[in-house]
Amino acid sequence: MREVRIRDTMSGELRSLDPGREVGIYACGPTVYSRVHIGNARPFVIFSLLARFLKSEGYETRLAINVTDINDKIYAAAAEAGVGSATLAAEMTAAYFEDTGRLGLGRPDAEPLASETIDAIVELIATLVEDGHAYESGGDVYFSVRSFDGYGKLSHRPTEEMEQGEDDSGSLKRDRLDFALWKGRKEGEDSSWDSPWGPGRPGWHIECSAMAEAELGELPFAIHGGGSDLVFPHHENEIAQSEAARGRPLAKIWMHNGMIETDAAKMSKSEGNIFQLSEALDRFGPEAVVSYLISGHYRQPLAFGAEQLNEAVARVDRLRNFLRSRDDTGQDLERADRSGTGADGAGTGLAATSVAAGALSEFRDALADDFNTPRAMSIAFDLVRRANQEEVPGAGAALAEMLELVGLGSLAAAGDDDGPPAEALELLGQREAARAERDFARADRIRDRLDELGWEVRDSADGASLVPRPGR
RNA sequence: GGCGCCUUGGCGGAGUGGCUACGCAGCGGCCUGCAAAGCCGUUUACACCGGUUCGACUCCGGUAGGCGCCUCCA
Repeated sequence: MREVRIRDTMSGELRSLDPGREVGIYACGPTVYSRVHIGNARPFVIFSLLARFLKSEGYETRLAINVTDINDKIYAAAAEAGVGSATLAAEMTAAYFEDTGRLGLGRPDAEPLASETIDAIVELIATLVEDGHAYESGGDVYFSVRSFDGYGKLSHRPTEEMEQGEDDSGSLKRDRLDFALWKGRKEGEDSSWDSPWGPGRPGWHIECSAMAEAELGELPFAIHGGGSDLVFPHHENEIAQSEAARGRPLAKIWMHNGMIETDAAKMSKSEGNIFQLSEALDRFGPEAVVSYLISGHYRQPLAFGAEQLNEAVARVDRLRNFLRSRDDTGQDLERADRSGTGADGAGTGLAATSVAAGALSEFRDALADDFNTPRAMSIAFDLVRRANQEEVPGAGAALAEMLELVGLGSLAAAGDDDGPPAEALELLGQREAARAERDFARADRIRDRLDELGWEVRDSADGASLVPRPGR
């Protein structure tokens, strides 16, 4: 088990995970008022892979990524579309599950919905009201920001400078800093839940506080994450609510991913410069999308464009080509190492063994160091180049294990898909015959025919073979 | 205006006080019947100006430019 360190937004420092305790991770998922875009996929991928890595290191890990399915935007979008808000939310939630599912990373351990956490939300608000941290006003309930000393400690901004603009009905608030915990039902809203303050619905921030403790248990849990655009006010407000109510910190580490940018501007629905996840998956495939999303450090902004996705496709092809050339990808590394030992005389095996194992170890070290996926991938590519230069026992097994850790394990499983059909194999045999007769014109015609069928011919010292043509 | 972050070779993108990141693209070569795959080489990368240092792309200060949040946003 490695020591895993993560940069904490609140302190700005690297913080180590406690190996003795369960690592609870809560990451803010999307508000489901439209189909998710590439930017929404980034935290899903980062936190899914982080949880996967931690589990592989032996940390007992539980990842919760919520769905916010009650929100002003949902009411607005539903009204515009002429459908019920619950219907729209359910549709978009299903689409979110489908789109992120296609990434091939599995599901988080928990994916709570705000609409299914109402009881816990009401209980949490009631506690805040009882303790004097919140007050009812005209059917709404507001959090009293000045009742909480630590306000602003996450986003590092002085309270005097801020304003909560989310609710512009202003008059109901005692202080402009206050924000809504509960919103009384308003004209035109087609859903509401009962509460001690009358029918209404949760405000934007409270659902995360409630879902996080419901899923991860006693506070503080290890990591709270999400996009950097949530630092203020969303996460600041979560901290205020949870810590005021429970008297304990909400999370030990605050971990934020940078924004995806197009033309150096953040991709966002309001900017209109979005690229939907489903379209990216359609055009470039899940491996390329994942490869793209881990190509930069999670904390930094990441440039987006067709060129970047095409590069990701090329990277993935390189890895796949390499794995196809290996016959040890299905083995575990130790066995692959042993089989390499003594392949050509004693002595050389041991040193060679340490190359693959060493690379895997360095790969894991990079992930343990603030989840540095680009550095990890550079180690993977180093191994690929080296093993293409010379015999490196266990390289295929080591690379397969690396890729599995970052959600690209399917590249090593390529052998599982259907091989070339009989027709293609027949053509390949004909081409070999033509080449033997040095009738290269005919051989090339057959190669073109195979290309049309979607198969690429690769000649090697061991004879010709077929691989699926890229982009097929 | 406030808070925070950033500026690396054609592009994307890591990192370090002194040693080739890595990937993609281009060019040249090797291999190949020709390709593909792969390998090698390649255009002296670190915004600018000062400072600290034996030595800075890496630390400090300033200048210029950019981004994020401060309103819904992953």
